[in-house]
Amino acid sequence: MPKQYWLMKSEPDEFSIDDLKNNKNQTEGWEGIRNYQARNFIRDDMKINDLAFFYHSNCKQPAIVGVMKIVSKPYPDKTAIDKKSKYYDEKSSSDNIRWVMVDVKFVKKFAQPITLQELKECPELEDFALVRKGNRLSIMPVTPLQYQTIIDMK
DNA sequence: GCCAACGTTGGC
DNA sequence: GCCAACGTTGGC
Repeated sequence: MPKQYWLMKSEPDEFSIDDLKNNKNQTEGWEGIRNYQARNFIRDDMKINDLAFFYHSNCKQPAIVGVMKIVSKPYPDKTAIDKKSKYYDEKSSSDNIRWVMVDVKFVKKFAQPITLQELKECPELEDFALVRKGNRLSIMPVTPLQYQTIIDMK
């Protein structure tokens, strides 16, 4: 199985690439995914050693800010049954957690972020889900060609 | 802060 | 199973 590529969104006010970089072991459990399409990507397709772009969303400068690596298999997201968590899901229970997560590890932070505007201006990326209008998917696949195109934009 | 786009919920 | 109402996402 060749390596796969992803893009994962996070609001930098909540969790930024610097937070990941400064974490113990530069690793974090990517919890709180509450969208079925995104969950299914994690559950069914994500593999250890896949690479993922770290995307800052809902902020002053939406942009791809770096790269991380998937370092665990999918496992149940226990914040779904933690009543104190903002990700608590009343329809999940300890024997039926509806949501999964993976651990990610920091790989690198770009010296210059690749902004959403730049991505939109790139003709090779017009089919990329991120730049399409109304896209709200928080985890999406990136093709090898798209990955290389984006890496080469720096 | 606004609002378009989208996902989810629930009555029927 | 339809679809209106509602909540959320996320760019601007």
